[in-house]
Amino acid sequence: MFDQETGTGARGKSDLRRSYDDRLNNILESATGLIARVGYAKASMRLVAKEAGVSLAGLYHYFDSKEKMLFLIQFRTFSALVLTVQEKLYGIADPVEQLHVMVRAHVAYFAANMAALKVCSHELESLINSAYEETGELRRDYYGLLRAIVDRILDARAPNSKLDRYVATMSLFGTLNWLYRWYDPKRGRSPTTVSHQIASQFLNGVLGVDNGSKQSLNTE
Amino acid sequence: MFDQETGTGARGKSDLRRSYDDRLNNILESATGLIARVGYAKASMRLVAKEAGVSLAGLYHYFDSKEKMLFLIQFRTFSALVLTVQEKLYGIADPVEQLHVMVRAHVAYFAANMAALKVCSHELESLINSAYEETGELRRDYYGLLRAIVDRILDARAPNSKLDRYVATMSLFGTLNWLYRWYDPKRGRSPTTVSHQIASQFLNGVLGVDNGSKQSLNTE
DNA sequence: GAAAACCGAACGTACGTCCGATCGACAAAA
DNA sequence: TTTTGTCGATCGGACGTACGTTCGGTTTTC
Repeated sequence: MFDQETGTGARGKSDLRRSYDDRLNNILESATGLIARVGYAKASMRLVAKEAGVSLAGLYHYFDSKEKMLFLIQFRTFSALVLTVQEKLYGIADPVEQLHVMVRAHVAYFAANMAALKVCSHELESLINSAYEETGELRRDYYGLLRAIVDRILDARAPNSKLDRYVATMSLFGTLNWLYRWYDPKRGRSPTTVSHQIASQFLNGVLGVDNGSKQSLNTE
Repeated sequence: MFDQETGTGARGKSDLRRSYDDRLNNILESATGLIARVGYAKASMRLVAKEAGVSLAGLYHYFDSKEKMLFLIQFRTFSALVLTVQEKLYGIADPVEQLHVMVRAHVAYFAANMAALKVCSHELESLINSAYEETGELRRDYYGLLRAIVDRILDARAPNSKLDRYVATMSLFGTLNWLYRWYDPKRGRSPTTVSHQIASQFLNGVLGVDNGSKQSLNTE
């Protein structure tokens, strides 16, 4: 079940493939925007069809159910996000810089794909059973990336900290996944500025925290 | 429009009123649990009726549409949250302690009302137009509470900070509103522990941050 | 001319809401 | 004390609509 093409595999006979893929991407993009705007449940296939300029029946040439459409959107978005972050992380050794890079990459990806990331953040539970678990793998990968960075930072700079690293990691995820509710890069704040502040706050937060090995509120 | 009783006004003729209110609370509680579990769109009135032990038509004796039902849930939950926080804040002068108190109150309220807060966090946009704006007033109140605390903290302890206070406040809201995705107080971590770490991280985050007036990463 | 892309129209279902009737408690009238 | 009347609470059943999906056929592409 749920073995429909996800678009991440390479494939030959490129000419026919090209136009099919282009059209699919096109439709998925329209659907993504619509779902981000009105929510998955209220984004009827009829509306998706209208938005994409296809007939209702024509949609089913590209995926065989509404849920698989959502799955495709989430799977592709999440795969691309994980990939982008991994690429940007490549070759960076300092864990503190890794954190900055990962947060910056996430915020930048959000700024460039607001609708898609909103759908990923907000419509997680609209996927049921097998589809939910399949994207869950990617989410765990993403969590693992951030958690590993947090571990390296704390091991290196606050090894005796009593800080709960799961809580710390999740608190940052909360900040990042909530972006879609308030942050609009078109309204003044640049992604770089915002990501820098988020990463800095987090770093000082976990390093300066009252964790048993020291105490630091050196303000005045 | 949307002037249906919200349950916050006092009222006489208590005996008849009592049983009506009790039943309403009962139904709303069932509905809240169901919506938290399956989402607003998939929580059909038929399911709500079954869950609450009422007939489908009987539901409409207590609210005149599905949306008003959701509005009641959100309005009551949010009102109670704002009230609780304001009460706990009363008489506390030190802004740093105010922050701890507010975060602790929020997490405690979440732990005691997980379904209701999930519905408030997740189904915000399921309310349209007038209803959305009416709860928006409460959300702005709540933002104002936290923002004022952040302002007092920064004015007192880092007045020259270049920190974007809106971003700082929203990053904390993100952490708090994302709780429903991962935090289960029944699984080990106490609300006190979690809220303490969240508040401490945030405090050290905004006070220790590289903001032009100082720099502090005093770890080894 | 085969295969892929696309479509109009329909099917069955599930939804939110409403109508008319019944039930039950309780107070005024007998 | 019984009867009657009122009104809130509750219900079965229906109405109209919108949904996801499918079928059979047409158009387009190479």
